[in-house]
Amino acid sequence: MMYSLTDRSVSESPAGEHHTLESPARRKDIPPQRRRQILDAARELFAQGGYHGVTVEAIAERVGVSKGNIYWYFKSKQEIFQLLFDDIVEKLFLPLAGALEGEAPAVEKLRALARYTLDAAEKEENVEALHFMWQIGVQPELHKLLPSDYSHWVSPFIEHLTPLFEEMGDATPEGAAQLYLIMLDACWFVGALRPDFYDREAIMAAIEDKFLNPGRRQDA
Amino acid sequence: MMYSLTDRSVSESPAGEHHTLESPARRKDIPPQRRRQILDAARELFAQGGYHGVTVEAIAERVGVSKGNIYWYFKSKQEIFQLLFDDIVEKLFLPLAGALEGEAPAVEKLRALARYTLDAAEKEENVEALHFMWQIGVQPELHKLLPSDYSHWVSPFIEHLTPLFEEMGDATPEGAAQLYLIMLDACWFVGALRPDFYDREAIMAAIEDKFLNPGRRQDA
Amino acid sequence: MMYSLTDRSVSESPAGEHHTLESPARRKDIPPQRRRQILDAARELFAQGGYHGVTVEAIAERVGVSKGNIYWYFKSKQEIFQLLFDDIVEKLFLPLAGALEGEAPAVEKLRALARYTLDAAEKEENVEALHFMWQIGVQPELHKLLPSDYSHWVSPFIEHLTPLFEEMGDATPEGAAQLYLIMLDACWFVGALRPDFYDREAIMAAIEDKFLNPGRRQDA
Amino acid sequence: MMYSLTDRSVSESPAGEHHTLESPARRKDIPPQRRRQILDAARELFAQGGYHGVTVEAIAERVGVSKGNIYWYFKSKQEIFQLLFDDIVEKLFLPLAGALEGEAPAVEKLRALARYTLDAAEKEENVEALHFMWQIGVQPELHKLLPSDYSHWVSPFIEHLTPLFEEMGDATPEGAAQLYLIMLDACWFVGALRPDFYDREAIMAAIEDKFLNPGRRQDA
DNA sequence: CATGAATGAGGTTTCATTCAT
DNA sequence: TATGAATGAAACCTCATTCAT
Repeated sequence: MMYSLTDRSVSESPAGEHHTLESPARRKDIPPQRRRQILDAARELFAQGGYHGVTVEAIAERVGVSKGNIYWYFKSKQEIFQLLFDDIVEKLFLPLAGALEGEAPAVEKLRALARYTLDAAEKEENVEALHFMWQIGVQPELHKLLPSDYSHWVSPFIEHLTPLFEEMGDATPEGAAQLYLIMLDACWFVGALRPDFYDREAIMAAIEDKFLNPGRRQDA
Repeated sequence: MMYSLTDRSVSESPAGEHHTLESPARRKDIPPQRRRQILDAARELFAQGGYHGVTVEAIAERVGVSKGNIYWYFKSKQEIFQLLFDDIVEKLFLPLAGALEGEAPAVEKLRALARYTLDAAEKEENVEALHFMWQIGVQPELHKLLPSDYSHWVSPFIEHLTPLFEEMGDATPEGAAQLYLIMLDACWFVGALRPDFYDREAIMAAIEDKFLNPGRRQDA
Repeated sequence: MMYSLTDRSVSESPAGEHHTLESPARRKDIPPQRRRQILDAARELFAQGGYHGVTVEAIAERVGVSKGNIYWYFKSKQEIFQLLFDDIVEKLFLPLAGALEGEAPAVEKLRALARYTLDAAEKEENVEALHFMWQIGVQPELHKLLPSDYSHWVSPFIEHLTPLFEEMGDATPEGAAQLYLIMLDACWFVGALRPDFYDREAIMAAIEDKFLNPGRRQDA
Repeated sequence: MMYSLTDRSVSESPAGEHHTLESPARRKDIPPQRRRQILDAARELFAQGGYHGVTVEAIAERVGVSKGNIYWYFKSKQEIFQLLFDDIVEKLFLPLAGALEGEAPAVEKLRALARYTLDAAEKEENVEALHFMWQIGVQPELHKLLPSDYSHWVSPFIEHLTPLFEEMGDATPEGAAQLYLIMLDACWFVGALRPDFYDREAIMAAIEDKFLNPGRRQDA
């Protein structure tokens, strides 16, 4: 079975109802600006310290409100965490999946995927988000806190990539697909955590040379 | 400046004395069996839940001893964490660095590095260790708990790899070095966290094809 | 060197910042009522059981609040102890020192000192405070917990008293000064700990007769 | 009612049986040298840190034995404390009481009492013992741990002293008696805790001058 | 006698959460 | 909305005591 990559089914969580970022359950809606501030602060802190390493007090302090106030906007620390997760999936993962759809030739799709990934890794605003996601990827215990199945979001990609490498005449299409994904994944990681030895141009060139240069075999 | 990769300077920690795994402060040594049990249980749990997600009580329970007994063998939760870190660095990172030393040709060294990495990723016993290390990589806050500087162990590799790709006549040696490292790093990650879509042979074949096949350029 | 007896330098503690009784770090100020209750309860208990003999739980119980709530008002058990110490020094020791200043004749100063001391020993509210201070005087280990040097508060007195006895023409001024101080000290002790055999009038009469009766020598 | 000062009824404690210092219950008896070492170490430590401020581990460490071994010689920390109390009462308080018995004139008895007290305050070996006793005097909570009633040992003195001052023709015999006792008490305190401003000769001279010089009135 | 090991109660402190105002 | 205050569970750690060897 092959999942659609852009099918948005996060919200039908088995863990029960949880709200979108912008429309709280208990409130009218117009000035939920404070809501955003809290979520932003929480993302920053979670990215650095992990779920258990961050206290509600710390989030409140960073926003500049009282601890109690947090609970007017969100019903628990866990809910904040879930909302952030969903938000990031939507903003970061879904567009990425979009790069693979459409009618472009395989090499273009793969190139677009790489470009999108490397671009995202560099944007200041994404660094925290990526950090955040790695926390979750790395701590299976946290999956219990999440509204949707984490692996649900990663698995499908591999199935989409293999045919593309086949189409390109790659000698080892399945391995290439895995490696490609792993590599892009890791580029995010490295871009986020160790920007000092992350050189976008050099890496993109290497990717072009090693994965996206269909000519090299023809030259032989 | 280029660090030696096998220089074992972890123990000269700025955080002060901490003991090696086998010669604790309070124990003579003959049956350090219980000690091992505790460390093993702790590694398992830390790998799943992260430092803050694991309680000393949980560790004790898994070993089947009382909470207080843990403190007979270790002076704090943090000490356990540090000892595990050092142990893993020694058992996993140092041998990896060893693969790059000696007089073999560049391609052999790079192949050895990849083989060692992929092998390690598969060994059941390493999975937890890798999990554990990613926790730390991903939570900068935890670095404060560690006896030695975390980045100290990762940075030097990049400097060692570039000349090897140059020696191989690679078109983009620096980018290749970065990519190679990132990719192997990520193989560990994927092997540990998502063994379901980790196919060692396919990946190794792709690596051979894309990074270690010097012939393709000569053919052109 | 002779310290000024009323120089208030307690707060410039080497142990770092700690707040006065009335202006804590976390509290605005209006109803510091609970704060006072806690401090009062703590003083009572410390006076009976000593620092290590009293648990935070016990303090909370006596006030009728939860253990956790104590930590909303104070950051640690030790801080409570320090604040009590400072408070008592200010309320009990400093006024005592004040009795020795000014231009009155020696005999008046000494009499005032004795009166103040005996009065203080009788006031119900001071009993605990004196108890409290003796705990500290008697347990050198506790000095480490204190914000200022304990002996700093006692030593200077002796130097102030000797000249007064000289001025009175006492036959053994230095011994008298020591004895006088020791005696008053002990009056506090006895008044606090063994009120059953503490007779203020009898003692004051004896003090007048033995220390403050300059006429007896002139009669000779 | 007037207690006899030398009546040795400590051991008939209401708290139940407890053994003398030299003859343990569970052991033959010959080499209870280790017992002494433990008691000595305990006294030293208790004198500094109070009952609750000292751990059995600390006592064991100072003696150089294992914690468990302490429990071969004594059945509990409390028992050690009790034994030390009894020992000190016997060695320090009882001889003091002895000074008041016999047929000597009042002034000689009072002088002997003062001499004994001041001597005891100076002997190195008594400093800890006095420290120890003050701990107890100052922490009413500890009285519960003791085998006999603490006040039992102090109260009788006052009744013995008043007649002596009467016999001397003192103007305020009861006050004098109280003050005398208080003062000597405090001399111990000061001698033990603040030896720096304790000058035995000066104090003894002042005592002679103020309390024991019956001639001054005759001079008048 | 002596020790290393183990236990469990209890100590200090933290923290998610609630609630009155 | 927002806060200060309060709670109670649970976290880390200590320590008196026991026990097998």
